[in-house]
Amino acid sequence: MQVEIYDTLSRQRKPLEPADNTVRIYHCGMTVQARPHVGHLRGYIVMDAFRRFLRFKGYDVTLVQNITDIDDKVIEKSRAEGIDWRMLAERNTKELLDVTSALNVEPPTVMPRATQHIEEIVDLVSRIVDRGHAYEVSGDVYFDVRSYPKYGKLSGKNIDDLMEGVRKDLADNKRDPLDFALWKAAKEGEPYWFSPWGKGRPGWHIECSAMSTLYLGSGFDIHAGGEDLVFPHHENEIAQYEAGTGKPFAKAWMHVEMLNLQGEKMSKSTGHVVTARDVLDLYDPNVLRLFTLRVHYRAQTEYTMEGIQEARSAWERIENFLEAARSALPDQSVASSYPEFEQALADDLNTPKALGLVFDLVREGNEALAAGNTGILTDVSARLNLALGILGFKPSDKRGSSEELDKVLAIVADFRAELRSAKAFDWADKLRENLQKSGLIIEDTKEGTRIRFK
RNA sequence: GGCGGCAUAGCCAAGUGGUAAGGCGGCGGUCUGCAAAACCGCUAUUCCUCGGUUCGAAUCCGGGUGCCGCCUCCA
Repeated sequence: MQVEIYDTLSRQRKPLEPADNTVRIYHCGMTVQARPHVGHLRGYIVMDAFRRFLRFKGYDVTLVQNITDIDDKVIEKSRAEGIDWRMLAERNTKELLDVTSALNVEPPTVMPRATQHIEEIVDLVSRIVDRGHAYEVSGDVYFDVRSYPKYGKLSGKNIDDLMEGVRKDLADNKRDPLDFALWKAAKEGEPYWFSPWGKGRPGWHIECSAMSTLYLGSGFDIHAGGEDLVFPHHENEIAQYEAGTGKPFAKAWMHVEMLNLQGEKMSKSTGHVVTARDVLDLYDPNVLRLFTLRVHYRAQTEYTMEGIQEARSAWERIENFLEAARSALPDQSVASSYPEFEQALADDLNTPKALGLVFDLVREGNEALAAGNTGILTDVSARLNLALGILGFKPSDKRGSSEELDKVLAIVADFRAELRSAKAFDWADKLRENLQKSGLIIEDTKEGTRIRFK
């Protein structure tokens, strides 16, 4: 089956057709001016599932994900905190790596930092200048928007409409208010690198054009990122690269919609956020993954406690089955295909539909478990293992694997069973209550008393 | 003001022409000493509204209404 993804540029679904067996993807990462929040994680989780699916379909995937570690805000915030800008950038980068790792998001193939690619950036800016699409004014270099007729093709905007809402002040050096900076001259005390235009630093959009094509070549398969980057960030990336080189930039554009908070977009610049750390301190990473994947990536959705709680209950349903299946069927396997499930993901990464199938499997599996039908249970478990793996879930065996603990738990379970057969229900219930306070659930099943971790 | 998107049960959410997936919650039942887990049944004759196209529309077209995003740093 053909994998299709909705392409923002052509405004239609497009089959994925890499030139060779490798799918080349550039995913706009963070500008590390602030701590990562749950909104960021949505994009990372979606891309992680997509990448795992592509690999399952037999593709190699090269995923490049940038860290933009220098820009106005990085400088500004480090000053406000009274620390070196590099320290701020490094701290936020590390936090991003920590939370994504905790979420079982695979690291990108390459994670280029803007500050480590100044040479490529300067080179690209020079080419743009040479081709007459950019100009220098006292150390700043601006892209000449009017020189590129296709400007606006990604976001569907036209230059004259944009002029209406443009802010007129600030950019005194620009010839046209819509022009944007490719290179910024360093003011006193600001970090700088040497360039043909003097000491300065890259503008905000240029690093992505330079680094994506450095690692993926021009005309790479997919450029991905948050919906809020469509304009101006991605629009500018296309304009500067294509105007500067005459070569095509990215073949398709994939945008992940916003995660809102109380009806508004989560945004680090306004502090209207829930940090990634806060959520992961409270919930199993799988819960956040389920919360994310239960909504299609191109639909806006709301971050709420109710939503997270719902995802938690749903995840527990999956885990309960997994645990029961594991004890009934110690030798688990992973299916090699599950066509219906694959079809759902091939269809513009329809994870909600795919999850629907997951829950169908859970019900079938529970039925098989109750009926003692090992054949069906084996088949269902294998398909479920495949599906959960592709979506990037990592069920944890919460029970510590120490033999000592197992022995103690077995003794406790037996004790509860004995109390019950002696009709000492008060004591049996007291035991259950106390264990529950420590996060241990006692279940009296036909096969005997079991203890599981919540 | 310009551009784009969305409106499906109490809540979340799939479904782009053939007669409403799935999850959470609730109610009733089975099992249980009681629970928990699980299973079974019920919980949208209907998809914001009005009109149109069609044998047939949640799905296509047009008019309303409401919400969100972008147009400024943002995933």
